[in-house]
Order: sequence, then C-alpha cells, then structure tokens
Amino acid sequence: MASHGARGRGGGRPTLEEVAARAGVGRGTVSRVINGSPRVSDATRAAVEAAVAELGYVPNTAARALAANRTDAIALVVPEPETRFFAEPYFSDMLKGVGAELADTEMQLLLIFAGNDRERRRLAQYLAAHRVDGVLLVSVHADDPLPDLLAQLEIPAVISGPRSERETLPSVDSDNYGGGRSAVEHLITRGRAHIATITGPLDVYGAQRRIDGYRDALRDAGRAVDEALIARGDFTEEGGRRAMTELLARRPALDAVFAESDVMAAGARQVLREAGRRIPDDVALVGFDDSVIARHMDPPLTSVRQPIEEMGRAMIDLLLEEIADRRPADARGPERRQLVLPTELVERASS
Amino acid sequence: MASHGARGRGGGRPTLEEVAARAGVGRGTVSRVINGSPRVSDATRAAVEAAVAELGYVPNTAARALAANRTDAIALVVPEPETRFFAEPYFSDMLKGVGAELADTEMQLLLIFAGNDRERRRLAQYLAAHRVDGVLLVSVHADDPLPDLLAQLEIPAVISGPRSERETLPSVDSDNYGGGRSAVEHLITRGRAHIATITGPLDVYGAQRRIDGYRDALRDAGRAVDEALIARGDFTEEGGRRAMTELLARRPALDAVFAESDVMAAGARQVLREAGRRIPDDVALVGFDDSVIARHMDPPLTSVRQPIEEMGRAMIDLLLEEIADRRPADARGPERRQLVLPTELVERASS
DNA sequence: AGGTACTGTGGGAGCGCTCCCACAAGTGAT
DNA sequence: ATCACTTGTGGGAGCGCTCCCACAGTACCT
Repeated sequence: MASHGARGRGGGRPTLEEVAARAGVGRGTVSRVINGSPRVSDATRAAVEAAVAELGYVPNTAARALAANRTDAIALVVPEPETRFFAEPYFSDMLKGVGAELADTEMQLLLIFAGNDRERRRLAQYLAAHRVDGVLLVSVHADDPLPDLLAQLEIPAVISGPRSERETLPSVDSDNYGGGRSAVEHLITRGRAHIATITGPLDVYGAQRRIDGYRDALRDAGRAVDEALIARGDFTEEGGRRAMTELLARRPALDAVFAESDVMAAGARQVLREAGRRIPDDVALVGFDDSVIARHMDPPLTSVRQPIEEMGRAMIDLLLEEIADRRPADARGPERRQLVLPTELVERASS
Repeated sequence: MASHGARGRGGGRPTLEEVAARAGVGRGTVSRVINGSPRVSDATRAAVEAAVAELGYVPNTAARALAANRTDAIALVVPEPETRFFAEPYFSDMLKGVGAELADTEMQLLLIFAGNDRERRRLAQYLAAHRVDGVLLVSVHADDPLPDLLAQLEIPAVISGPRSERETLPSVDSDNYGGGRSAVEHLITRGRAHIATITGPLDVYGAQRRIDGYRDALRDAGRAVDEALIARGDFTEEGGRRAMTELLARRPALDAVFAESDVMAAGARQVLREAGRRIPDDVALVGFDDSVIARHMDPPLTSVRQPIEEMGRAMIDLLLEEIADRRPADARGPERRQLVLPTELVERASS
C-alpha cells in the first residue's frame, strides 16, 4: 500500500520541507536558520524555530553530508595497539582535552586504532572514503606513511609531536628539549654524579629531543656524556625494566636515573628495588609526563609535567581552523602552524 | 569556470556512475557488485571489479546512508565519566572483544561517553538523529532512562548486564550469582570463619546478584548472614578503601573479604595492609573480574573471572542480528535474547 | 524620476547512492 | 510451439539536504 518512495519510514522523522511548510516559509530559509545564517529576519527566524520545536525536527546528517560534502566528524588516530592506549595516561589525558574542546561543537569525535597492518589498511580505506573532515594524529613515528597519505588525500590534519624539525603538518608539542634539560639540571643540583637516562623509541622526534636536553644539560655543567649511561626504552613498563637492568649491569655505580616517561620510571623503580637500591637515597629517579602514576608511586615520583590536556585542546583548535580554511586551496598561505607548550618540573620525594 | 554542479570537487573521487561507464554496465549492476548481491554473472562481476580497481573507487558513505537509510555505524555508550572508563579494565577488555568481532565487518564503532547531564543531552540528540544503526549499552543502572529512549526511537540495542530479572532488551551478562557463590564457597573451604563482602552499587543488577550469591553460599553452608559484614562500595578503588575501613571498624575479627571487583579489592588491600593485616595469613582476599590488576597485585589476587572479551563479542553478534532483523517490524517474534556466560574462580596467593 | 545597492526570501538543481520496476534472454515443462 | 519461470541487467525515482540564482522589496544616492 505504501506509496512508491515512502520506503517503510513508518511515520518517520520530519524533514526540512515539512518544517518549511509548517512555518510558512521556503526550504532555503529553514536551512539558513538551522545553519545560523545571519541573513534571516528575526520574525522569520522565530517562526522557523517554533516549527522546529513543535515538530521535533532533527537534521538528517547523511543528507547534509552528501549535499555539503562534509561529515562533521573528526578522527583521533592512535597508531598503537589498544593495550598501550589504555596503559598510558598520556592518551586518556589527551582524550580529555580533545573531548572538552569539542564539547560545544557539532563535531563528532571518532577514536581509531591503527596498531597493526590490518587496522592500518582499514584506516587507509576509511580516509580514502573521506569519512572524516579532519584527523588528529598522536604518537607518530618518523617513518609513518600516514601523514603523507593524509596530505595526498588533502585531509586536514594536526599532529601531536612533529616527526622532525621540519614537520610540514600543523603540530602541537611540548617542550621536550627543555623538559629533558630541567630534569637533568635538577639531578645535578641535587649533587648526583652518575646520571643515567632511559630513552623513548629513537624514531620518535620528541624522544630524541629529550635526549638532546639530557646531553646538553650535562655538557653545559661541564660533564662528559657517558654513552653507557644511556639505555634505550620504548615508553612501556617492560621496556623500562629492561633498560634499567642493562644500566645496572653496565654502570653499577649510577646514582640517578632520568626515565623519559613515568611508565618507564615505574618499570625502572621495580628493578632498582629488586636490586636493593633505595629511592632516593641510593638512586634518584625522575620521570616524564607527571601522570597519575607519578603521584601514586612509592615514593612519589619527581616528573616533568607536560600540559597534555591543554595540548589536546590546542590540537582541536588548530584542526578546526584548518578545516574552516578549506577555501579555494590556492588562497591559503604556507604559514606553518607549530605550537610548543612549556613543560615544568614537579619535584617529589624520588629525587 | 567550474560547471554548475561540480562545486569544487577538484577532480574528485570517482562515482558509481563512472565505474558503470568504465565497465560498460548500468549503475544498478555496479551497486549489486559492490554490495555482494549474488544476482550478477561472473563475467560482469569481474568487469566491474576491474573498473573499481582501476579507478580506485570507494563508495560514498553519505550517499549510501541517505539512500539506504542506514549508517553502518554502531555506538558503544558508556554512561560513566571517561575517568572510570580508563581506570577500569572491564571497559578496555569489553572494547577489545567488540573491536575484534567488528573487525571483519563494514561497521564503524563509535565510543560515546555520557557521564554527565550535558553529555547525556548530547547523546539524546545524537540518537534522535539516528546517527547509528544500533547501540551497545554497558554498565547501566536500574533507573537509567537511556534504554527506554532507545526503545522509543526504535533503535536496536544490546545491554551488558540486564537492569533487572525481567529486562526487555537483548542482553549479555556473566553469571554474577554463580560467581559470587563460588568465591564464598572457596573461602569457606579454606576454613575462613568471618567472611565479609564489599558490594558494588546497589542499583546495578549484576552487583545485586553477586550479593545474592554471597548470601546463599553462606546459608547453604549453614551459616547465618551477618549484615555488619556487608559493606557497600561503588566499584572504585576509593570506594573499596572506605568500605574496608568500615568493615574493620565494625568487625575487627573478620578473616576474609570478598570484594566484588578487583579494583575495590585493590583499595581494600591497601587499608588491610595499613592496619597491619597480612594477606592471606590474617585475611583472605578474593576479587571479581580477574583483570590485570589481579595478576599484578601483591600477593596475586584470587578472583572470579568473567569472560569480558567474549561478552563483548557476543554483544556485537546479538546487535548485528538485531539490526539485520529490522524487517517489517510485525514479523518479529518477542523472543527474548538473553545470554548468560559462565564465570570461573581463578585461585591465587591471596586466599 | 532613475539608478545602484543591499536584504531577505523562494525554489531548482544536484550531491551519489539504493531500491525496485521493467524487460530481454534463457530454461524447461507441457 | 506455448506458457511459466528464473536469471541478469538497465535505469528512473527518490532519499533530505545545501548551494546558488533569481527576484521582490526597501533604502539611499544622484
């Protein structure tokens, strides 16, 4: 019995057209009101708004997306397995900032993991279908092909932690170099003689910068850098344990460790304790991130605070600008939008 | 110079129409191939697939959503603040199962938090716009209006943990009653005389069932239930601490505690330790969930394992069925789809 | 009075799909 | 040879929006 095009929408949601009829105006006018265009008289706007309220009208996102060629959604892409996402407070803090900044927006946030090949292929497909207006990229390694894919598809993107000193994508980062410096300077001030460090993965630019800060702080204090005091980690607790074990084997006399993430510091602490070293009496320990872990550790961990939540907010701001700027592509300047937020050493009992 | 309707799609993505032209077939045929309809000859299918590959065609989701009145997306709704989401392994395990089951599907998973009023209003709007084909609801309290909203909007939904014994929505749950029983029976077998319990929030049905299991196990062993040995918690670590403190004050002689979640067990352990009680020598401790926390606790925690990941998978299965079943609504039977998965006690050093 | 602007509005065309009807061609029973 | 299916295919209509052109009305200059 159903007329041809009605296709089972039993009753169904009201459409723009119906709102227009109800308000006694044209379709275009309703569209203008819905989208907050200023070119509508107050009386008309009021009438339309009344009709919208009476009918309980909610715009059809699919239709809008099709007609306007946008999705009103952005993706937070995490190129890591979900496990790390949950294990590291970094991500949840970032998500908190992002969510907060997005709260008074119409934008929808999608969380996408791309930890293995399968997921990455899926993501590529997803991006090729332009299912999001923009992408937030966190924790990117130097050789990651994702940023280039994004550029090629002309999808606006903001990266947290540039891939190198000449990142082309807009980015938001914390002052990793300064943070590394301040951690080491602090340990020097405390009278520590043999300061080791546990690094992040070397193909992460931010991790490199922390090491640079470590080296420069030592040099500027007139000390030689002992390469045997530098052990590579990977931002995981297990990595912290491994690195700490190495360090103890190579330089049993060390009296301070700068772990370049709190999670690794937790791993290191465990190994130190098992080796019978007291913290901070025998070995001073400093972390990076100032996450919940730092506050709950025993003893509480001195750590370099990054304003992660703020970084999340800033990334959204940049991305929304970037999306809004998608005007006739040639009109856009090549201004590099790179933000660096300051870090701050939070001193606690571990050093 | 751009022709009227081209609207800035510079070059743009290929459309169905273009694929059809390239393959020398009609639009309908391409659509059939894309959607895996069997009513296409092998030769035609091959030709279309070749054209798709050559052109790098990717279907436009918005157009599909508009025409077919579906979104190919489902939402995992977490009616809790993000903090709890990250703090509790329950959610990450659930997400893992859900993600895995969804991996070979075209369905997109959205993660939506609805921890405060603002977010809930946003969610309501979101659902009213029918932006997802179905909803997964976890951790629902008895008085939550969300399930009813979903029913009213006729959006397929599956709930993890029914709201009561006569839940109307399809649900997947673990055997909370049996789990509670086995924990207490275990403690009895171990010769414990004064077994306390720290409960979850009382408006969560599953939490109630665990308490029922606790009571029945004691009764069946011929013991009286001492209400002073039951302290209310809320599934958080802090709640576990508070409850344990109460219990010690009320019944200093207790020699066993069944905490109805691992996180609360962690809180309880802390208080017990501060009170100088050794685990398991003075007080045996059993948790619920068998999460990572249980394995990493000192001493390792005996815990009731719930197959959370499996529950996630099962929920997806149910939901996809539910979505597929959206045929002429009257053709659907009222078969209640309620799944209960078994729990299993994992014994470790804490008891 | 005529021109030029701007403001507010209506509605046609089009976004890229899916759905379904129509129809050609083949198959097998009668 | 006829009828009744079945299989495969093409393409019209329509999903509910946005965009933009056209145009009426008003305001302010010459």
